[in-house]
Amino acid sequence: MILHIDMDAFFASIEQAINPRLKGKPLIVGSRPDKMHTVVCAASYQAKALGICSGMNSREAFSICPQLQFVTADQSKYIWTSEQIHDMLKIYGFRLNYASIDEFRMDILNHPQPTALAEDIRQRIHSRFNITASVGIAGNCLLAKLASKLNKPNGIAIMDDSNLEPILARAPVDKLCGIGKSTNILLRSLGLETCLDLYLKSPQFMQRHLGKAGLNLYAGLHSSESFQEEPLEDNQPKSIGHSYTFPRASKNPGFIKAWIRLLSEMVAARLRQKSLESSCVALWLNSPEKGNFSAQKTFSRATNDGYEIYLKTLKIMAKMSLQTPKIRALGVSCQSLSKAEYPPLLIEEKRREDLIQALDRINERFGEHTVFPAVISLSRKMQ
DNA sequence: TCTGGGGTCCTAGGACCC
DNA sequence: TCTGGGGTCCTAGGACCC
Repeated sequence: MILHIDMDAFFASIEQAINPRLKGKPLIVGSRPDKMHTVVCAASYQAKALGICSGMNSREAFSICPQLQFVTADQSKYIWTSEQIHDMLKIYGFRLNYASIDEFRMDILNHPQPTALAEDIRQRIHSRFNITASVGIAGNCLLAKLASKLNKPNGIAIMDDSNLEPILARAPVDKLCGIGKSTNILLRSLGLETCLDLYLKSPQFMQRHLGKAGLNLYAGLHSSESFQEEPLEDNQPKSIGHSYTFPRASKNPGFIKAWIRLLSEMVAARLRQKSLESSCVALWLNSPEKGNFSAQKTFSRATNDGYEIYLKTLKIMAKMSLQTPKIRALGVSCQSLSKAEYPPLLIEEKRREDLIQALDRINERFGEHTVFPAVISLSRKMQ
């Protein structure tokens, strides 16, 4: 038996729990501080009742409800809460995993009273953090996750042999985790509309039409296997990146380069925070004419120096041979991450490292961007 | 449809090695 | 350039998730 625990409107609920003034009001959490040029990261249930949902752009949300409360997302707050919840759930002594920042799964083996256990968990989360959670209970992870959505918010749903097929028959295929827009279109073209339609198909059918993803879905629906527990500390990211969308497309090379430098420095600072370095740098661009395109390059030497990462992205950009250098959005991402453990060999490298460490300490103590490469200031002035 | 920003995993072709 | 076969790594793009 797997319990899937999913926080209700997580970011918005945390903001309401912290600030009583926001309690009971329609509220959205936006990814950027500019409240008219961002999208909804999370909407409180009072906002959802008006038809506002995450993913919607904020301008539209405000046109539905001009009195909407707005808060800028603060990831560190949500990560902290998430870790606290994780620690609290560990006390139950079952195998436990992070599914995402606001979802956890727990293997409760053959616990005699899963519903009572789920209720106890929900109450503890509520009394400690003043936010609500929904819990799904089923024979495997995929079904438990589906179940957690059935009685949202603030509810419990259990799926077992007695009700599995009727529940699946009522759930559209795209409710299933792993089925997005494209797969949904494909499945519907094959005449499959409900999760039950999919559930009754053979593994051969799934592989033929969906490849490996199909086999994974089949296994997810039918297996009763548990999951591997991954301790929080082992949770090393596979990539670290930052991106930015301009208010309008720009073809000013100085401006674009300044932004690439800024994003490179931001990525590098996060690598250093985690004592990581990267040997593969990727640059992603969006232009109105060409849409999304990206390129990446692997380098023999790993680094977490923002300037080096910046120079690498410039090399990548030079190779892209941009016909239309009008850029709407761009992103820098580092992959092939490894622990930074070798001290520099050369004196110049040692001095460079000392400099970077000194800058990191200043920015840590006096706030982000207290000192930064001068060229970055161009990213604010020019368009 | 895009709107923003943070990620993961998969695929298919190419380069390269023995 | 193709001849044969096996394997790894790299790369660009797509799908999906929160």
